[in-house]
Amino acid sequence: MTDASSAVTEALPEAGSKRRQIRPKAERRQQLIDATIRCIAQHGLSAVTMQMVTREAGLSVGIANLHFESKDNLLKETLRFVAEEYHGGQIDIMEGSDIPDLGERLDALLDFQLGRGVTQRQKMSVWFAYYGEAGARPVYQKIVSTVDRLAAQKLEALFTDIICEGDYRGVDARELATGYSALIDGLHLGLLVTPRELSKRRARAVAREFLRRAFPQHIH
Amino acid sequence: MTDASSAVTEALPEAGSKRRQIRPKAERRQQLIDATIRCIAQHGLSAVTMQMVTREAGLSVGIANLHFESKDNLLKETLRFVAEEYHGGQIDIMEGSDIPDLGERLDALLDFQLGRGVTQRQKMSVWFAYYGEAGARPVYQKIVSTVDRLAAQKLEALFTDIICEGDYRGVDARELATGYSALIDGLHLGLLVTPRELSKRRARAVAREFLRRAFPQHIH
DNA sequence: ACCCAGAATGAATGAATGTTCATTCTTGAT
DNA sequence: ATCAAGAATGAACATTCATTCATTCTGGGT
Repeated sequence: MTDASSAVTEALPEAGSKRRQIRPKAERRQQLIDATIRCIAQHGLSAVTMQMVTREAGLSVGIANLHFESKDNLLKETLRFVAEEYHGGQIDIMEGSDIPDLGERLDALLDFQLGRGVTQRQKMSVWFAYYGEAGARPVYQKIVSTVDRLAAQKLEALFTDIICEGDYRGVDARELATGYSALIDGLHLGLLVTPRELSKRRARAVAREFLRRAFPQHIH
Repeated sequence: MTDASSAVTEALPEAGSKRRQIRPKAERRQQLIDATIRCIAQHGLSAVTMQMVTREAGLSVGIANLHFESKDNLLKETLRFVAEEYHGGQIDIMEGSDIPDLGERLDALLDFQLGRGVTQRQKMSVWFAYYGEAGARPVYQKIVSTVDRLAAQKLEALFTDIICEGDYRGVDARELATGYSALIDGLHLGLLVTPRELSKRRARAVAREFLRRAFPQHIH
């Protein structure tokens, strides 16, 4: 009974409950990173403050410096999380043997890169907020470069397999992979900055057309 | 004589000369915008301060609020300048009748978009710094959208002409223009964030390959 | 039932920054 | 030579923000 009632009050952590909760370190870190992502997406990287982030997370201001040493570090770790999530998702699909057909695997990749709902848009905002600062902050460059390189290698390997399977001539896997990655990035930009001009549907059609032009036998 | 000597002391405005200079409004505005561009490229948009910009311009802090009402406005006008310069340059080439051959005009466009030296890199930094904030700032979206739309129309028109001239089949000018624009944006991103992975030479090769695949008769 | 390690809090602090404005200086007209 | 219009200056001000830390509170172990 007493357990049940306390469980009820704790079932709505965001609501009127002002009771202090003690949670493991890893959980709080993730909670703060998630709040940071939402804040960046909504207010922009340059407008994010510690008060804003901790309030969004439903915690006090001091806690951010308890789990991350500084604001700089929190932003760095947030970028690392987003970068690893995005590239990790791509890599899982590309090297995933659960999709044996290479054409279908390409389709799945495209779905992952240009699919999803609002969540994806939030991640996109974060992504480009950091890109914007990357020119002046080597730390950001390094984090992105590291995961980016691995994804690029996997993509090149996939393209190589497809070229081999389809016996395509005059096609350089490396060059094509660079082009496809750039195209996807550019489409993300378009979706973010000019959503009125570029719908998600059209973005997918454009990317698909790029692939179809290169691998006509694999993309229906 | 006296004119000449005074001209000498004024010939080095940045040097030891601490003499106060009065200049027309338009000139000071441009001077401040140029300084802002350099500051954003070097320190990142979120680190730019008014003191930094005015010091870079060799002027006092008060002058920024004299010619622009606020920091927000200075940043807005800087974005507008960069956007108009970049898109204006593209449009000049695309509708320029001084290059009658359509294939050569495409080449000139590509050269403009991926050519140039350090200056271009500075502009790129600024460009993406604003993109990063655009998700949260409708004002930026609007400025970019306006010039972007016009450039997109001109590109589509150019592609339509080329398709007609080359009698290419199964090619949609609008879709191709969207793809090409996105590809260029993505390559810019790559050059900015992972310059080690993507050289300017390779970026041009990738873009050229995209065009060659679509318009084989026009790109050598 | 009691205790204490350490998680969580938030008022206080000091540094940084955008903006103001009284004052100084320049230039062209008279 | 004198003057007024307004361009330019930068010290001062008010605000905002990251960070600190003394204090409070929690939950598992005994």
